[in-house]
Amino acid sequence: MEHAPRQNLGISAYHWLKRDIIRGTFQPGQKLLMSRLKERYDLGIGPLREALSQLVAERLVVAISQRGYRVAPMSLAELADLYDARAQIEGLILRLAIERGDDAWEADILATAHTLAKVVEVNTSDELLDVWDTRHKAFHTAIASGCDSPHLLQVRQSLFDKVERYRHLWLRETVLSEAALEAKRSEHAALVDVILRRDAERAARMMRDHLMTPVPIITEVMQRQGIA
Amino acid sequence: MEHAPRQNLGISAYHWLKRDIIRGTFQPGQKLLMSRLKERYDLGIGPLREALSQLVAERLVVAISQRGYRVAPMSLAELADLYDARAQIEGLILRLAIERGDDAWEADILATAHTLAKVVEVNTSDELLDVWDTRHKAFHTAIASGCDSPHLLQVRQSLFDKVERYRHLWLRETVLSEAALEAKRSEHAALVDVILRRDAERAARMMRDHLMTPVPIITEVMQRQGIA
DNA sequence: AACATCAAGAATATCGACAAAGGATGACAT
DNA sequence: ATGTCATCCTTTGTCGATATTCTTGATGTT
Repeated sequence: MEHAPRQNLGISAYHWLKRDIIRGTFQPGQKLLMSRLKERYDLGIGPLREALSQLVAERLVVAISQRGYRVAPMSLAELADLYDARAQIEGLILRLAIERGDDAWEADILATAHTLAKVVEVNTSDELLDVWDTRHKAFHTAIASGCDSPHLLQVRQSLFDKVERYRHLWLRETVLSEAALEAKRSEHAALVDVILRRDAERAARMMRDHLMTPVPIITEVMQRQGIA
Repeated sequence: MEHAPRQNLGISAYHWLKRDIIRGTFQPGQKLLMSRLKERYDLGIGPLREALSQLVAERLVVAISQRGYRVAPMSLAELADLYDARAQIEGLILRLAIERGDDAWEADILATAHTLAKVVEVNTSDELLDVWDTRHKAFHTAIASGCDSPHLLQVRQSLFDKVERYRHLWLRETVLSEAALEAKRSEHAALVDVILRRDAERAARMMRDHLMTPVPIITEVMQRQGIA
């Protein structure tokens, strides 16, 4: 049997830390004690520093010389700018995708849209959220991939990583009602329709609006939790 | 007197390494021997790994597990995609800047455009290139900053960092003739003109074209040097 | 004779532990 | 109550052991 390509501990530590920061296990602004991390992940200091350095480059962690590492703070200002930037980038990518996408691209959009729309058999709420979120991501990724530019997709991904902390806040606080789900469903259907009609300008505007809808809700959640 | 905030060795190593990679001191694809780096920068392994991790996150260095680090390879495919992505992003940012920029923004554009246009008193060729390049960057940064979005500007910066290796190739190979300089000057003047007239669509198109002009030249240089 | 395969040795990356330097917190004195 | 000092904790840099990988040379096969 072929061994998994045994990635080194630094990479693993990076993924675990990133996951825990995004899921809110470590609070924004919290100090990341080496001793705590060491016992939590059962690792040496070397791999941890390596992982933290990468997260600093991604702006998920901030480093202060001689004073260690802290989780990057969250703020309403960052929320607003981040979502705005992401909406603009997604709009740009969509415009290019409509310009450049081929038949396989269209087929992929229809396929992922279909599986996303089929999320109705609600079991537990948690499981619903997980499934819905996964398929939602796949749907949007399918749309974006039509732009056919690795670097633009990479930019998109990096913004998405930064957004995920805020999105997570939203997903955890929001119970997706049947009504809300239906509203999203129709938004997505309209989006698919406009995209397949290759109406770039209108599609980009719809995408931007679609992506900005969570902002007021997240703002409210943050103010309630005093993260302001 | 205030002390310089004595940054740790990892940060310093990061800057030195980045500079040497961008300037081509380390060839694309070249293996980065720890022993070589150790003696070159007179540092231990810890800080070096820290710096390399950050460069991996920026995609300027690639890490292969258990097989060390290599300088990220350069290719014609990456050149094309990178410049395309950058041109699209700059176009987007410019459109937003025209929408959102205020009087101070306009003033800053005029100021930096003026200092850039004044680069005529040619001394040594190297010095000319340095001065021109610095002012050129300042000019474009002034334009972009009008979008008023830290995250978009950060995306722009990260793409620029990746582009710099290719740009450096261009700047080193190209002797800026008086004719070429004059051509650039008129392009910039036209750009400023359209921006101040707030013609977003036309300005974005001009900016994209302006940024794509070096691509054929760089392509030729790379083919000649066999980096293809 | 040339090429592929394999094995042994050397080099290198990777990890954990140890020592030094710099801040932060708390107590004590004024 | 405030300023100063001492102690503790944390970060930071280097060193040494271990496991993995690359290279080189020899052997067998075509």
